[in-house]
Amino acid sequence: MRLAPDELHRTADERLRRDGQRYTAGRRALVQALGSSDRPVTMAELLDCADGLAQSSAYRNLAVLEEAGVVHRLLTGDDTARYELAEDLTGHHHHLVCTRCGAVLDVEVPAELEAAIGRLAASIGSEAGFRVDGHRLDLVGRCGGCRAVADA
Amino acid sequence: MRLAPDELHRTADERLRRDGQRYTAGRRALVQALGSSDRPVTMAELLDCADGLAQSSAYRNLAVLEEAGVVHRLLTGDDTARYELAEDLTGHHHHLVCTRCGAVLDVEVPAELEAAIGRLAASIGSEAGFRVDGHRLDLVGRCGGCRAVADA
DNA sequence: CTTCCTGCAAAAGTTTTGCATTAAC
DNA sequence: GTTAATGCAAAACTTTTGCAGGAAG
Repeated sequence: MRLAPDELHRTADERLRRDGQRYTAGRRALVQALGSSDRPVTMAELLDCADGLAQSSAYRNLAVLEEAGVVHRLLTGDDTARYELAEDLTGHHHHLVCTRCGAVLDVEVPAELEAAIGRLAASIGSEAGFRVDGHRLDLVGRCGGCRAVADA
Repeated sequence: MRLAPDELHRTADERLRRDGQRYTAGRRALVQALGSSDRPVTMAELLDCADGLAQSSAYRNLAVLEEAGVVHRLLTGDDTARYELAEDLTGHHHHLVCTRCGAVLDVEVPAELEAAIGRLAASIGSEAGFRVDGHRLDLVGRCGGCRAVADA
């Protein structure tokens, strides 16, 4: 499920307005960059695309976009945050994470497994007094380029 | 699967020695603290237990312990790392994560689901050129205390 | 007596904030 | 006009590192 670009921008605009926020050029550039990537991207990558946008504005805008439900921030282990579009804009998916170089790839898993995880989440959550709203599944290992490389 | 405390310390000692490292009082205190918690703990919590240990030493020791395969460092979303014993010392498990207060709880999931995830990981990994070594599953939501609280 | 560990203080890296200016509506 | 967004610089925060002294084997 990938939205058409204009659909994406229209939705982002809508959700920001709902929060009393404006869909400015800088925000548009961030959404554009996120929408054209097939994996979560780092701040450095975003700043390359969102030409001229100050880093502080990028952080602020990403926070606003996350608050509005357009963007999702994630930590995958290499201590630098990555950003992707919110799940309802990209479709539910999970991540392959390389423990050596930090690369992150999107993957989809069979609906059947998703359903099993969902059922589990509900039952485990209620046992622990949690209201479970979702889940994250990361498959961690070594990417193609890092498979051959020794560690130390 | 929870090791007896003496078994735990013996194993930690062994693994450090294998790396040419010593199992000092400070390291022992960290392992002790991790071993007596039923969930991943933050640096602040560790420093409370490991009485008098300098923060820099704690970070260094945790890195050494991770390298030796005794400790595992994880990021759950609230930007401060948490630490737990390595999986083979605690048993494979996953986490319930509260998106409001950051609380993290250990949970175990049925072997059947683990097996399904494992099979999936292998097949998805090979498709993407990854060698998948393991997986993380976080169930995210609101803990008991935060369920009632409104957001803004 | 050699190697490793420790604490302190300083540095590094990422993310956040204050403030004056500019742009959106 | 009024409110919100931007850029810059400075601050905050977590984590890492340099170095001199101390402990372990």
